[in-house]
Amino acid sequence: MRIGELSRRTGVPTRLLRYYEEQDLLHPERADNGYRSYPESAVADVQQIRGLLDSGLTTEMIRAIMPYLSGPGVLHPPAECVTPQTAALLQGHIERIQSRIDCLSRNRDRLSAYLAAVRPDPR
Amino acid sequence: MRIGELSRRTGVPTRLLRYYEEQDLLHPERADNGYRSYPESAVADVQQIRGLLDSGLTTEMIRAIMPYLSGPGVLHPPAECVTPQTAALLQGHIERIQSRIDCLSRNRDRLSAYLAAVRPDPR
DNA sequence: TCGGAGCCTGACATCAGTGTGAAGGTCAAG
DNA sequence: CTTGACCTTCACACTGATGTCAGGCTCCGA
Repeated sequence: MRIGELSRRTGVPTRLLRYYEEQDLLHPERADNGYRSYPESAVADVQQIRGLLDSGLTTEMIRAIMPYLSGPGVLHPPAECVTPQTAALLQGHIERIQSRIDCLSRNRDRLSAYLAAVRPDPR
Repeated sequence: MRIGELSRRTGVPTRLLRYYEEQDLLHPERADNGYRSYPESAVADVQQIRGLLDSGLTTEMIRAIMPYLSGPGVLHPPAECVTPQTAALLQGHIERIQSRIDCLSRNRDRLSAYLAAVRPDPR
C-alpha cells in the first residue's frame, strides 16, 4: 500500500510516516516510480509506534526495542543472534519502562484516591 | 533553602528549577535580596516533577495534576472547590495515564517474554 | 493531451525541554 | 575593601517531534 492509504488507515500524517522511516522505524519498499510501498503489517507497526511515542518513549528507544516487539509468532532475531550485551541492553530498557510504569501507577493511584475522596458518590 | 542547595539535593540543574517555576510547577518565595527561597518540601516536589517528566508527561499535564498529587495528609483543594468540570478533567488525565500504563505494560511483557525465550537459563 | 490527485525531496518553522554564557547584584570570609 | 561563591535576569542555541509549504514527478481519468 502507498503512503496515503497508510496515513488514512492509521490517522498518522504522511509527514510522520516519512519521519519514522528516516528514524529507521519503518522500512517500506520502493516501487519503480519511487513511491513507498508498505506491507499490510505496517498498519499495526505504525499503531505500535504511535502508542509508544504517546507513552513518552523516544524514537531512539523505540528503534532499540521494535525488533523484539512484534506479536508472538512473527520473526524475531533468533537466540543465536542475541549476544549477552544485547540481552543486557534489553534488560536495561525493560527496567526503564518498568520505572515509568511504577511512577505513572503511583500517581494514577493518588489521583484516583483524591477523586474518590472528593466525590464519594458520583450519581 | 536557596536554589543551589535544592539543585545539589535533587541533582537537577538550577536552570531547570527556574524553568519549572516559569512553567508554574514550583512557587518559591523571594528573600529581600531577590533570591529564591524554597521550603523543605520542594525537594520532594522536584523529584516528583522529574519522575513525571521522565515518564513522558508534559509540564502542562504535570501542572494540571500536581495540586492533587502531594502525599496524603497534605493540603489539597477541598471537595467544595472541585467542580464537576474539574473532576471530569481529572478523570480524563487518569485515563490518559492509564492508557500509557497499559501500552508500556504490554510492551514490557513482550520484551520480557522474548528475553526469557531467548536465554532461558542465564547463569 | 490536459488536469488533478497523489507522490517525491528539501527546507524552514514551531514547541517543549535543556544547555550555556553574559552582565551584573549580594554576601561572607580573608 | 576585595575576592570568590552564589544569586539575579536575559538571551541565544540545540534536540526531538511535528507542521507546513514549495517545486517537481507520476499516473489516471475526462
